[in-house]
Amino acid sequence: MPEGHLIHRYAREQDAALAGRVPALSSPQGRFDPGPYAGRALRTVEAYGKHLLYHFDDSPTLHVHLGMRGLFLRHADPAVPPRGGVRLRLATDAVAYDLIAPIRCEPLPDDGVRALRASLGPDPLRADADAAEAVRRLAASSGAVGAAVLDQSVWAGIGNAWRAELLFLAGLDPDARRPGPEVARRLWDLAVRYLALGRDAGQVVSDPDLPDERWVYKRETCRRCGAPVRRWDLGARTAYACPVDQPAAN
DNA sequence: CGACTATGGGCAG
DNA sequence: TGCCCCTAGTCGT
Repeated sequence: MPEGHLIHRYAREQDAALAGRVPALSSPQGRFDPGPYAGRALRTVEAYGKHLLYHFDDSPTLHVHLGMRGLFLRHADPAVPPRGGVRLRLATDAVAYDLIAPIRCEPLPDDGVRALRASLGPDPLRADADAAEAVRRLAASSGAVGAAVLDQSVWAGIGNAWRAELLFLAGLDPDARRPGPEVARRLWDLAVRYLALGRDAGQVVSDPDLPDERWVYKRETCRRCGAPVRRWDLGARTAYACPVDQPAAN
């Protein structure tokens, strides 16, 4: 499920497989017009937060956002016919990627790309992420820290599962407000470290020793102390937190 | 096999 | 606020 770590994983894999080539684009579903990309070389596949940007020579950037349900299927045999409903197939003679149920799949002119970048906060998985700016933005947020980290204009790429697990690792109550620079920096460093683990593993990893386990996300009890996990609505998503390990600041 | 849920997010209304 | 996106894993019947 597509939070930032999986978007970066897709970008890395597809960049390795497709960049520098002339992939064939098609839309079996018919809801995407591949015409502008016919015969165009793909320069790079870039991830920014939860967004994917496919940069082509002499064509608008292709913007993909998976939303909650979108996914890619990879076919080692590009001759395999796509299932119904494939919005976009990117294929070479060696591999095909089928995009299903994205919330966005569209050409994006340069000014749209600039606007998109400007709308996003630092992405902990990008090499060009500015940690000081990330700290500033989080510390400047006025609401609950648990809402701020889901705000893509504060930090880009964090979703609900990462929110739950990162705030647990930081010992931070999601309802806490106005985190200071030290707290914000600690949380950022956790995000940088753990999202990279998640990208490499292909799943949320919040305990490297037990990568399939979670501390509080979707759990009934805290995996560390056994206390009942508190769950409530925060930032239009269900928040999960341990009342013991993430005590309320007041 | 149907119901339910969910790791996003934009837009209509 | 509700709805959509040709989803998928899980659970109950």
